Amino acid sequence: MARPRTSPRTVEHPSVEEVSLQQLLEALVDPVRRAVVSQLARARGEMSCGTFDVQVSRSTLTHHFNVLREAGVIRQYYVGTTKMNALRVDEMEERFPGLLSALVAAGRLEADA
Amino acid sequence: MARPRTSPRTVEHPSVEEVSLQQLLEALVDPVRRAVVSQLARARGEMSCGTFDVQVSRSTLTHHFNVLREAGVIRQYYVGTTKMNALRVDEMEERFPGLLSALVAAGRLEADA
DNA sequence: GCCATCGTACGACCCTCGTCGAAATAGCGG
DNA sequence: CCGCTATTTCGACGAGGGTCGTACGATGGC
Repeated sequence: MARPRTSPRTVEHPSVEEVSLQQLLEALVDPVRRAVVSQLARARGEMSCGTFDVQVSRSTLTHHFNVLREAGVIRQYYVGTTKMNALRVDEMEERFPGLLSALVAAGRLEADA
Repeated sequence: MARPRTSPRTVEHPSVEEVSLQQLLEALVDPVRRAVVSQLARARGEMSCGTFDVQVSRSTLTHHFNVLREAGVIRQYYVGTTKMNALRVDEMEERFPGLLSALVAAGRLEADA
């Protein structure tokens, strides 16, 4: 093979130390972005951008992914033309202990109710 | 007609069950409101409206208190002309376990850093 | 009664942010 | 080389919300 799938397109991620609580909350206050996080948490792995169940246009979704990435919530990387997304759960847990998990749990609580 | 008494000004509070996660996050995404919550948490009791250390006008502060109250975060009651504020910690803990405490802890983490 | 104090109501301003569509870019498969 | 698909960029628009000043209301002290 030796066909390097390595993407020329790279994505910039902040260190979790650089993200502020303000940034994190601004990212998670949007219902669409919380839906993304929720679906990622349920998937327990990565999902490509196109596989999310949200009611917004593609360009809007791109915007939401950018916000989540800049807030340190998700990690993204390209696989061919598709972009994969994964929660940075462990890192966020280290940065703001219990916060992301409590938020995901709260969202789940409401969804079940 | 039997008029309701005018002397004790009463304040309406939602039940924590009525509060949505969306409402809670919208309330806590504002830095001024988080400062209020933070100072209340540190005080471990009630504080009158005028004793908070925030950089906004009185009318703006009133608005922030309303948002926090409607989100179920604080309980308010009048004592003479002053209005007291207290965190509804136990109730919020029951509604969204771990969330408020993780947020307060996160804010403290950042403040110390 | 009168006034100082504390909080509220209202209206206005402004600016951020979520939203979209259309056009552009990047890799994949033939 | 040519589409095809997935995602991005850009500009524009509109709603919402944080802010303030000012006018008003309620309370307690004198």
